[in-house]
Amino acid sequence: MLRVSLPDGSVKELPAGSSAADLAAGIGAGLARAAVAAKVNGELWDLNRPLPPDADVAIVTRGDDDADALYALRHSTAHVLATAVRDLFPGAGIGFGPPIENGFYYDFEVPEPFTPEDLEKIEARMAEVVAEGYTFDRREIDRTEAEDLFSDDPLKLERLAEIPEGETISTYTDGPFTDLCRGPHVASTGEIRHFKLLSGAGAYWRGDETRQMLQRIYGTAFYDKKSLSAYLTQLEEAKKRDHRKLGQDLDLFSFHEEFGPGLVAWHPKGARIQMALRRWIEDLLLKQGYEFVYTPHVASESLFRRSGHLPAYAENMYPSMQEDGEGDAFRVKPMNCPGHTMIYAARQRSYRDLPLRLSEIANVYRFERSGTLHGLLRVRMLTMDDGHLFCTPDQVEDEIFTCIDLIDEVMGTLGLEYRLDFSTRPEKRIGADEVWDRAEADLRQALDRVGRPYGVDVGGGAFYGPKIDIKFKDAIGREWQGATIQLDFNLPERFELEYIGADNKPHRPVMIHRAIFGTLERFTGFLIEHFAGAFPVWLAPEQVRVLPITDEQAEGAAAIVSVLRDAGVSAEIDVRSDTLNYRIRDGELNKVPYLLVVGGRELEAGTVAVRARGAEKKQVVMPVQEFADRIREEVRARALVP
RNA sequence: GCUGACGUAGCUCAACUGGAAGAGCACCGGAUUUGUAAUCCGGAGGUUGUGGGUUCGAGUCCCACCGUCAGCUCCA
Repeated sequence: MLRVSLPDGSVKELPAGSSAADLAAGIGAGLARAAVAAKVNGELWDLNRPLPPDADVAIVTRGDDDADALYALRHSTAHVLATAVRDLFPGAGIGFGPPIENGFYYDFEVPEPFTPEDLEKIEARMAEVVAEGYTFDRREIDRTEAEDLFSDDPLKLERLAEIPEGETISTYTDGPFTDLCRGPHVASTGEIRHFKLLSGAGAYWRGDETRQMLQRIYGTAFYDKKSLSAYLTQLEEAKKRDHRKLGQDLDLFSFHEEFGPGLVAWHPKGARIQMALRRWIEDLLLKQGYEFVYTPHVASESLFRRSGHLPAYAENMYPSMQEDGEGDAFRVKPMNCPGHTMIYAARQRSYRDLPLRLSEIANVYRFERSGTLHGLLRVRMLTMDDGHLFCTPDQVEDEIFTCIDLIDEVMGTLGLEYRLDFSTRPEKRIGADEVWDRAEADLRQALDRVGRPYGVDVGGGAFYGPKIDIKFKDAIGREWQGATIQLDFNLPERFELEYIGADNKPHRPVMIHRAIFGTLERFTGFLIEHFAGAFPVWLAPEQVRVLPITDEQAEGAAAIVSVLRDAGVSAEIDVRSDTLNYRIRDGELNKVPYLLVVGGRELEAGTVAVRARGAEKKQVVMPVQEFADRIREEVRARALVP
């Protein structure tokens, strides 16, 4: 007999060798039908795998809102994909095929990349495998048997060799295909009804760019047809929000071969958004006691040698510039930190001066690898809302809290949720391990005091120190990387920064590097996609457009524009001889927050007919001054309207 | 940087197997003066990403380069 504890606290006894499927059947026929897997002592198990003698067991039921159920389904779908590929491309090498956030992928070693037609054929073959309803059969085997089984699969053998001695080696078979796999899987391929292959692309074996490239196929799967179509619709929605497309349509920015890749030209409307963001963050920083500085865009290489950027960061820096026979070569700055240490070191500092908070909203240039560039999200000239906090070791925690406060303020205003990631020392770094030990411990301690849950990104730190990364969620649930807080004991050391303590002796300050938006480029790209181009009025480049109904109201409309501009509102007039309908449509398509329709009635009464974006015919008529006051207040409060 | 796909007017896209570069929108001109999501007529606009090559003939085929896109790697 074996005893299992159920989530409701009850205990059930079952004959030895019983599986979770048996358990579910014992509880009820409905549960048995809905069951797809089981959580056994917190681990996801196959439904039909014999249970251990004493275990906490929860039945995982079919459903697209259950991460475990989806995990098993997608993992199984990946196997079905491999089954189909092996069938259609008999010599294909088999890499990894895990479930991922919104689906799954599988990597194959094939001589030619898969074409879109191949994907169609594979998907059709998968449908046949599904129709066969093969069961997923788990087997636990020993190493020699496994080596024998996968003797023709070098990638699997490599993986096999990494499984530690003593750990269970299991395989799963669905019809003609057997894979080295930990599981779990759904009971049979028949469980997989709603799936789709999405794309194919190259991917390095083990994610290592020195290894061979495999061909990866991405796909997704759901239990419910509606979930699948909702997901596909969401992909379409994401495409519609693409900031590169909206940036073009809304005339915000452009890229040009003449500039080179990754270099943005901000058009007037895009520049207005930049201004709004810049003024906002500058106000917040001033309130927090920051001081603003400016440092040169190019600097002698000796500066970057001393900071450690050369060579630790050299591959991301533009090449050196040297004038014939003229001393040291120069570099364009990829970061502001070395420059800010100069300002710190320009005079003797007292502990009374600390914390010293310096900020520079500055353009820096990074030579990003061409394949990584992506619209505004990855560029080669970036505008950081950069800041460096110089403080005593005792002040580190408080200073990190000031950064978190800023982030809360910014995220709160935008109505965004965020989460934190703790990133530890990377392989390529400067400084002794003991220094890193301390920096990581200190940062972690501060993070624990913040009291929010956080993830850990091992090896994700900056080359000079560990960091906290802020990931926020947009309107359609995607995560973005923006703010970052980095703790640095290395640069103060390298630049021999000091302050005189209360003991009248020199001490080394600690440096915190931080950015709240991250970069204005990426943050703007994020905002465009988050708002789908329909910016709240305080961010909108054109806040109001006044539409006189006929030429007769043109003068009166122009006067209204003047009133609004005097109130600090960015207002335009549309006096084109097109119909009112045409101009309203144009205003809506340009996502102008407020369209003011002005006809004879309004001019006579001193009012405007306010058509708020998206409100269609629910417009209100109000006196010009009232509208001006209202919009001014909305802008002041950075309200998320209209 | 790597693998693959792609590059035709400002934008979105046509142009059968190589056989006279086209449409809609945007833009310009004219008419129209409009009450809540596209008024009508006309016009201009392209050395088909760049440079080579094959061919009687190249947007179409081949090569190189540039750029874009997807993914990998990297990252604000």
